[in-house]
Amino acid sequence: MSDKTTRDHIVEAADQLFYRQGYEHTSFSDIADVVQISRGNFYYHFKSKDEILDAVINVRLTNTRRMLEQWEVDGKHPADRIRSFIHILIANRAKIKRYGCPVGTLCTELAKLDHASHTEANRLFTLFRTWLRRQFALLGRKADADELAMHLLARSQGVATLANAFHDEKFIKQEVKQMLDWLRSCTENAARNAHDEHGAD
Amino acid sequence: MSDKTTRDHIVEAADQLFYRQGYEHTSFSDIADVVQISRGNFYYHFKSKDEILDAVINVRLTNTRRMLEQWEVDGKHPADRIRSFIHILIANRAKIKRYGCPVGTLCTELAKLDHASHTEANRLFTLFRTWLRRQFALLGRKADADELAMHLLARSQGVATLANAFHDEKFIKQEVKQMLDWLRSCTENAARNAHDEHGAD
DNA sequence: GACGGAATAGGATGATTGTCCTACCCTCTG
DNA sequence: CAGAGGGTAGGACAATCATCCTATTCCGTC
Repeated sequence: MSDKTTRDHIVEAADQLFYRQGYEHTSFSDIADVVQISRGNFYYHFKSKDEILDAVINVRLTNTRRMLEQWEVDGKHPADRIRSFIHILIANRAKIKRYGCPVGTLCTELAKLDHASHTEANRLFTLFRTWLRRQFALLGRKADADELAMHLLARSQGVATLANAFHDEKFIKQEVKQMLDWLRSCTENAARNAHDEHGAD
Repeated sequence: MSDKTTRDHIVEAADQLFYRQGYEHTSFSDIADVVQISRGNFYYHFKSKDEILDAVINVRLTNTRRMLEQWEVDGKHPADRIRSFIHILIANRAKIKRYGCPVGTLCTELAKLDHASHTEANRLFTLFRTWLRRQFALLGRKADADELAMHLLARSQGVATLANAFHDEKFIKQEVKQMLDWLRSCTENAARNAHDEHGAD
């Protein structure tokens, strides 16, 4: 806690501000105000604003990776793990309502800015995508695992975008319920498919 | 065509640039370069950059309204009209891949900027929402018409966001197919519900 | 052809931006 | 106590931004 370096504080503050205000709209002064540091002194820790962005993306990548790994420890059944993913929408619903999805909004902004780190930011999406794909494959949906992963990812993005636009938390809960139903039907299909395959052999 | 005023040209160029680069990242110089007009001369036509944004939003609102009305003329059956909506994703897939959804990305950006016109931009979403709600109601799904409208809107948003992030047009087609299947199941449910209600009376 | 107002050009302005520079202040080590 | 070096403060810098101002051009009317 107290052994956090100034660099860590900068990254942490930037992370929050990039999420709430967007990357471009966040200035060094904004970050300086939060960290209580001189504006010109950033350059002892970072060579440029872009480098702060890269640090923020890396922190998010690390945290996300850790979270996904933890879910694989916690949930024995892949369906439980996927439910953990869906549940992010519920857990973060207040922030999503105010600022949207941290991953989606960042990637969208960087795409519009044609920013060099756009590729790096997209790795956050890829992280979720490959993880979900693995879970669906374990669920017995090996053939269309990636399709299902992308589908779920897209629905989460859509829910976040609209919850943010309409300032509506209830919509999140409503859609989450449907996503859980959909997941259930996925596992049923998987079970039936597995059974059919077995019977055909 | 040729009777377009300078003002129209400014709005048109701003519309394109706001979509491709985002509102904040688009400067007066950018627009001036496209319209071939002096930078300082904008203020004869608009009081501020915000006023250009409002003009752009109003143009989009008008065009969208016109499009939706046209669909109600073209498609006699509400399901056909909803299919027209879904088909936007196909028709605009190249642009969506590059720049995302014009409505979603603008609303997301203005939300982060805490911009005054955020409310105005959201009316674009509301336009689609109420139109879709009406179509679903006509389809016999009066009770959950708004829920279905929001669901379809969210899925479209998610598709656009991911297609943009992953630069993937095929994903759009893939999801559109699923959305059409989903729509079909909606009408079947509606028919069954109507039948049940009738039978219960 | 002269006038007037609409439309435009292009530079000035002040604020803000990311970036850089240099002087300072701690806190160790010898 | 002297020196060194990591860390910091705060101003200077050029660039860019939205905005404003004024001189000029265009065009229709008398």
